[in-house]
Amino acid sequence: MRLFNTLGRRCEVFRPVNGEVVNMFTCGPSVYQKAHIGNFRTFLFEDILVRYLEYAGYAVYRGMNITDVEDKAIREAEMRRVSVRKLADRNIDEFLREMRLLGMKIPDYLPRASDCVEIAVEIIRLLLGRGVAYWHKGNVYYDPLKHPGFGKLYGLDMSKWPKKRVRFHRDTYPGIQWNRGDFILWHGQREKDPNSWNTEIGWGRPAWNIQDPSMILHSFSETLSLYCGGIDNLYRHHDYTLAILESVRPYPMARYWLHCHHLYVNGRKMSKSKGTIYYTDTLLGQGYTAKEIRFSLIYGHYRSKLDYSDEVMSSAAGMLRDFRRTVSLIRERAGRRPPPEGESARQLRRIFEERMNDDLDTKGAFDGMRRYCAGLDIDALKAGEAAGISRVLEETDGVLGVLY
RNA sequence: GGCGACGUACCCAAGUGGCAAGGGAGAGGUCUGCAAAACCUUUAUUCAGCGGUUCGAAUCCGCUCGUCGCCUCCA
Repeated sequence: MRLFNTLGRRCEVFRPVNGEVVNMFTCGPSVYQKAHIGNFRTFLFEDILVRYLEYAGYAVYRGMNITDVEDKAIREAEMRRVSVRKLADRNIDEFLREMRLLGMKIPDYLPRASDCVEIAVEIIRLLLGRGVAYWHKGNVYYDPLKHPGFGKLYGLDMSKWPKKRVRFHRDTYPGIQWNRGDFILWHGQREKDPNSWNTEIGWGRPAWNIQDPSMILHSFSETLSLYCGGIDNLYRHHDYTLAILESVRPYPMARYWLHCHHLYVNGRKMSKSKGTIYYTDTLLGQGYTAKEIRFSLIYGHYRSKLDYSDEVMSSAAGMLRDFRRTVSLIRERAGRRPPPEGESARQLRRIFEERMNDDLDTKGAFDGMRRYCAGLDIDALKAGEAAGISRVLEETDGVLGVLY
């Protein structure tokens, strides 16, 4: 199995860090608002990855962070006149419901940033102790120049880093694509501020970029085999996360970094202000099934942008319906005998695995299998042969999750 | 303006050096026949344009044009 590793920018054969279990961590949702189908595209890509690893015989342990405390959540909660905790609770419930609806496995470890504040504080103390981080006006900042190799994921040229101290103190940063300067780790706050914790380093809350390290540190004590997330987080967030974690642990944070590209709508990026945000509800309301929605979001390579439109959706749904019809004809033909895998079944499996092993080409896998099945003379199939094909379809659909 | 991605039929899209997958829509047909569904057939001498490399290019190189993205928040 080959995967495109953002760290190094090339396809590499996947070899997990240990032989027992593939430990992976995926960048989870910010739960200040409802997740849209673009968010779900990324989570679906990760779901396919988990399922395919399991199909290939690996045991997988997946963690996914939930960002529940940050500037945006605080603002949103104020606007809605609810507590940040309550706002997050509601959105998390809804998020998990939709994950299940779209046939996604729920990650094994689903920490909330607000539950890992103690660990964040511990990391900050370590960083302060090592001189990588420092106090400034009640906040704690991280100095990338103190960390050799900073920016290796994105490929930053650190010789262009400003010599003069520049600090970025918001959770998300204004400016050019890369903020060249020190980033915030800890927002010092007034005593008893509602979104503040009383900790060993005083009252405050952890900044966005230290949340993932704290949640990872909580339950993983070795290099992660895989780290995944949306492409947008490659530019700052993931290099920050990596630098923090590698400043406190003597081994690499993750071996393979995978980034999923974005979903567009009608050739444009989804935009709240233009009203082009689509939710699963939007599509369910148009009469599409959850399987059809899942399918339309995985039908495209994860490293390419995927364009959504009404036309694409209806055409994808039609294609899926068509294949499902073929699949049920094959199943009818099969009867109930559980046979050994025949030549045609083996060939179908080969098509699936060959495409999936090539950097998770779900679209190619689906197309290949659909074409192969469409080329079968189903009426001429022996019951045993049909049963073998049917079994492969069921097993591979344990990964794709759109047929049954 | 800086950086980046992309441009394949009416639409979506695979293909990354050796005869241009597939789907949707359209057209024609079969079966029904009030319709629908289903099935079959058909739709790019050509890959944005122009040059170059090569026995051979949609695929590699250069330029031009066009679209989109990031540099605001974002999976």
